[in-house]
Amino acid sequence: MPELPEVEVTRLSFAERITGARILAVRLGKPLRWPLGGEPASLYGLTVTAVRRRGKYLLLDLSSGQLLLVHLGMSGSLSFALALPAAGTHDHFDLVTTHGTLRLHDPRRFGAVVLTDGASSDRALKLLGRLGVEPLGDEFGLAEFHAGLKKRNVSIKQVLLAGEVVVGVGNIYASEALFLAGIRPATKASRISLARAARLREAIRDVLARAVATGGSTLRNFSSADGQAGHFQLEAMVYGRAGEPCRQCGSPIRQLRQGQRSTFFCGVCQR
DNA sequence: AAAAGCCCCTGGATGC
DNA sequence: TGCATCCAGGGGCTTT
Repeated sequence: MPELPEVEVTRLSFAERITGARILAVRLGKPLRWPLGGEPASLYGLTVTAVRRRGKYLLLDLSSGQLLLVHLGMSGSLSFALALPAAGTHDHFDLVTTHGTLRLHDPRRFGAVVLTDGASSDRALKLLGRLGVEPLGDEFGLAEFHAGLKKRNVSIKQVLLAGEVVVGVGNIYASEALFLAGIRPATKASRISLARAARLREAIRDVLARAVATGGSTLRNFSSADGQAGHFQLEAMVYGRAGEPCRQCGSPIRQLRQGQRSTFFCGVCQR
């Protein structure tokens, strides 16, 4: 479910409210992708000092200097409230604090909650160390982006998904951004010209920023930690529309598979 | 070193 | 209705 916009909307929905809260208890459900990596009870009494985001990871800074990483995987979502219902079968992590309980609901359990000894710890570096640049920040420069693409001998779609050049672009927004930029997904990343890289960079920023602004839309059923549903204001131009007419030129949207993932594009608008 | 494939898991949609 | 099959928004790990 969640790409950068959904993770960011989730972060915004509870970051302020949980900041300054003291951890009272931790409840674990079924195993997630990785073990927590520490004793739950060791968190008791610590304060959540900030909630940040890096790529699709949420980072909860703790007063001990530790970093609690939360990843939503494919099907994860967070809720945060003073009183939550009894944990259901797919509620696999509760962080009970003085300001409310943060709960991870994740049917497929590709998500994770990992306790690390700070940003420079081995565990944090292993998970975050290879991540590319943040697409919505000032550091997402054209020259660096183009240089990053030049080094890769795979399709541009797969480079975007890998997250080593730029983070946060998942399977939906990769297709959408490439449509906006007029670039075929199968184009080798190394063959993208500077001018086209510039268009793609703008397209990525545009589609992600709009999705954040509309509360994580495009998606079937995304809702943030305060229960607000996405507004569906951004209609997908190509994603999930195989065989349907292109909204721009009317020709049928095409679908292909790249690295076990579906890609959608318009063969006329994208060259 | 980079690229390709595998795999974790559950649920919903589709087809017979 | 029941059952099998396919597909799903992620990404680390292993193999080539």
